[in-house]
Amino acid sequence: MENEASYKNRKVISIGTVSELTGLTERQIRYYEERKLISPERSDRGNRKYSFMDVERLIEIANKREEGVRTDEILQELKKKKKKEDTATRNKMIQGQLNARFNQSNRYPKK
Amino acid sequence: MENEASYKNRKVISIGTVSELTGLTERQIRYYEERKLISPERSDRGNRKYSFMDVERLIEIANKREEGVRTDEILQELKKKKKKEDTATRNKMIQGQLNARFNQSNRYPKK
DNA sequence: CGTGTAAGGAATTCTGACACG
DNA sequence: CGTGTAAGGAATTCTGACACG
Repeated sequence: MENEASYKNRKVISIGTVSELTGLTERQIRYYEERKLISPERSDRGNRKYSFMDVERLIEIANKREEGVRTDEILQELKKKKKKEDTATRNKMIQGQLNARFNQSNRYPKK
Repeated sequence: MENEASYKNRKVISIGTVSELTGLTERQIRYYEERKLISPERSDRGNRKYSFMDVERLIEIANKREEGVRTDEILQELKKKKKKEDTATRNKMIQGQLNARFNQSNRYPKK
């Protein structure tokens, strides 16, 4: 359960492959980075490395662009989505703490 | 359930990155291919592309090699493992067919 | 604003081969 | 057998810039 996600987020794909996967030109991919829509990592010598997540996000971006949505609008949408996810994550953590507390108070059950 | 596995098996990582990920030299990685221990795909211009699966297999191979296991022995072990997996897959498919038959004979339940 | 392109350089990858053992 | 290395070439990636609109 921890491992599958790491495949998705590991930044290991170079820009040429991302271009093939998304149908976007390298120019476009670099431009979307400039506009903060994606954040690849860099290899030792400075080559961009992308994750499968990035690839999926780029496909979403490509769809929006085809609909004529501007990059700054797409950025806002992505931020909103991220906010929701963060909230969901926070709620899960709080729930986790509650569960921990509950388990603690039941640490020595009467059986 | 179908999607997570595809990340693991998608051949998208170039040899330089695989080298970083596994600690093996490119020479070693190419040699193991020559010995049929791995089967990368090729991009349009002939560059090798590996999956996360390949990376994990290479790490296994590296461990075996450190123990002094020869590549042909490693190949045999990998074949055995594959045979087991194939058997498991076949059994699952048979089970699937049985279930299908069962559902068919119950297609019009009396309710 | 979003994308194309030519420019020059540096790093990547490929193959076949010789080397050692 | 398994791995290193030098060799030469072709493809990749990078950045900064000019172009169009």
